[in-house]
Amino acid sequence: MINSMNKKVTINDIATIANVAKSTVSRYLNGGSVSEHTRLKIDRIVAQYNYTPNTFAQSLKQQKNHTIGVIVPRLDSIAQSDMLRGLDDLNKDDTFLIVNAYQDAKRELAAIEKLHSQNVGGIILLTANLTDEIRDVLKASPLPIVIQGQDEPNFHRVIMDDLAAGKAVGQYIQTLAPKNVLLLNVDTKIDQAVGHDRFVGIKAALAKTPHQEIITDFKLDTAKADSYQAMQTDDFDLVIGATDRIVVGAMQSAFALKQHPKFIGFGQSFFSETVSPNLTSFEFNFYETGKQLYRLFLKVRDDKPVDVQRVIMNGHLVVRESTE
Amino acid sequence: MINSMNKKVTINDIATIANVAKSTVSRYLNGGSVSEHTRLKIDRIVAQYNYTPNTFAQSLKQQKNHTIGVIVPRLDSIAQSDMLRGLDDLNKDDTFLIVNAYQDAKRELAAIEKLHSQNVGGIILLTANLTDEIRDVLKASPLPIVIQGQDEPNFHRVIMDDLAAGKAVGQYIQTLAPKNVLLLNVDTKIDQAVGHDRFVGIKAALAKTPHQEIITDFKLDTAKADSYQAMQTDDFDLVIGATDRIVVGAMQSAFALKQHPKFIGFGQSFFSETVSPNLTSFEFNFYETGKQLYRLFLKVRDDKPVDVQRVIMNGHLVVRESTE
DNA sequence: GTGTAATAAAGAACCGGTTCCGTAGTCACA
DNA sequence: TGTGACTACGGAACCGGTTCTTTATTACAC
Repeated sequence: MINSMNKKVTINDIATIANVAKSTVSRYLNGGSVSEHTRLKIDRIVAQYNYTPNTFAQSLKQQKNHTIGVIVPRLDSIAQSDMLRGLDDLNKDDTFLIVNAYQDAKRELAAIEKLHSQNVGGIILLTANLTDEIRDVLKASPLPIVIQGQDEPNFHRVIMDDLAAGKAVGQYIQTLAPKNVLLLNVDTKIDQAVGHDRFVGIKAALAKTPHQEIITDFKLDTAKADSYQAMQTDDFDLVIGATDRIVVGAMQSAFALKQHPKFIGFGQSFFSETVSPNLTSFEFNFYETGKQLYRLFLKVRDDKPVDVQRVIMNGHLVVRESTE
Repeated sequence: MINSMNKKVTINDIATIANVAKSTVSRYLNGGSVSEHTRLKIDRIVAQYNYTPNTFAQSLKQQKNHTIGVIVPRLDSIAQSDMLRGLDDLNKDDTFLIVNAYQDAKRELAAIEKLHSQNVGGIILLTANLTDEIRDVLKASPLPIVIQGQDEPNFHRVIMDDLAAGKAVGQYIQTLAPKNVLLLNVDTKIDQAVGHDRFVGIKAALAKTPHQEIITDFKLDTAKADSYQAMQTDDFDLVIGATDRIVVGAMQSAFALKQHPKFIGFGQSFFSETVSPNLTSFEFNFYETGKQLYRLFLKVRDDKPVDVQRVIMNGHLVVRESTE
């Protein structure tokens, strides 16, 4: 419940009313030695006035705080929101300060600096790529930091096993025995894990199969335009995209051209089931990834491990209508 | 830039190094009267040590703070993330503490109470429905509060003009001259604005047209199952859903049954363009809504208006493939 | 009955800022 | 030269907590 008074009641008020020193109230709050009698008395008064300690004063005195800055590349993505839910569900005492970087390195850098000036107690960075500048700033930071999204040496991190994912997709491709494959990839400079790692196993599997690779980006419209061009000049019976979103763009191009290849994507279970045909996709468990991120963060913050921590998450291929 | 030292430098350190009183440094920081000479001196030292004031100490002393709690019903929605972007883009001095309520009234209530105990400077509540308990807590709060999503009397709010939206859709329906219409609605107890207001104009337009209304919920799977049942027993040439998500569920049922009615939805431009056929939908500008929310919040916080503020946002119908 | 330890509580210092108050110095004007 | 206004700045108090030190009280053992 919330006090309806306009002025916040402080520890001093409680102490005065209870006729004790404020240090006694503080001990009461933090489990120090307090007699049964005063404990009950303070109990009553605290309940009556709905007293809650001022977190600013606490953080100021204790020189630490329980606000963790979480920088996400975007919010309108199931992957991200699942990770955030994982964080939430494991959380007890911390507060997450979520900052959207809008997939922009400049904003990401600004966010990191702002979080520092806001005296957060640590940072969890979900990111697609780290610029040198960001790397430097993170290295200089005294805060506990964990990252997700890229396999950055020297940083505590949780990563997806994109190599294994590509391998699994590669194996599955062979059961489909395609004649001509279109690969829709992204620039490795934009995202190394996605652009390179995911495609290693796929390209290995396609060694003896005709295929064409084009570099597009993460946006639906770009993927649509780029794939349209490729499909106009060539016929494909299988399209593999670096993300589900990219594949959805390609689907629209294909249908516009009255073509009906098979499709395979990577990523968010969300898209997979809203498009028709439902999309065959290699899926990662981002919810569990969020939990692992939080566990790793706590370990880094509380145990201060000497060597760099690295947690690997894996996923599995879900076959749906688009490859039937 | 961030200081690489492990200990934070304080205003006292700066004052000592600069050989002035800390009150002088404070005045320097806040634009009080400081001579050119000392200004330059402190400038140099602040830059050298990367000093940033401790926000906890500031908030403690100033008895106010620039953290605004934002409670959202869900994060994996374009509407929500667009609103958040609107908030972000207008923001200068504030920090948004985003809390996900996971469309659960209990968590929403808990979030409101937690934000209070964290001493936020105000609350922006995006919500689908207010329980009596939440209403009471909000009324008792001394904080500036604005809400979005429901037309709640007695609260400062930004709302969507769902009545006008339904009217516009109603007019459009008549140009389609449908024979049998399926309406997929939600319980007005779950969402009054969506469940009732959006359908007033639609039902008026269908006064002389055969139609069936079923109550489903906001989830894709539920909508899919509910619409499947209806479509099995009856043939529809137009399906109107309370949200785009609901319509996507219905699309999947229709295609599974080899039916190809026209579809109209409400809401997020996201879905509309990822599904095929692209969805005709009444769209609201959530980005602009976010901006209006923030403006309204500032007005409420800073000007403390006596009478309840109410801002109405409107949108427009976007015709796409699904009604061609 | 006295010495000692344990417990309960008070009091003061401190965290890092902002702000109020007082004062010294400068300048202008009568 | 004296008065008033203004600027620059130092010192102290304060915000609301936590924590360390000190003191009072009680209990227990010898």
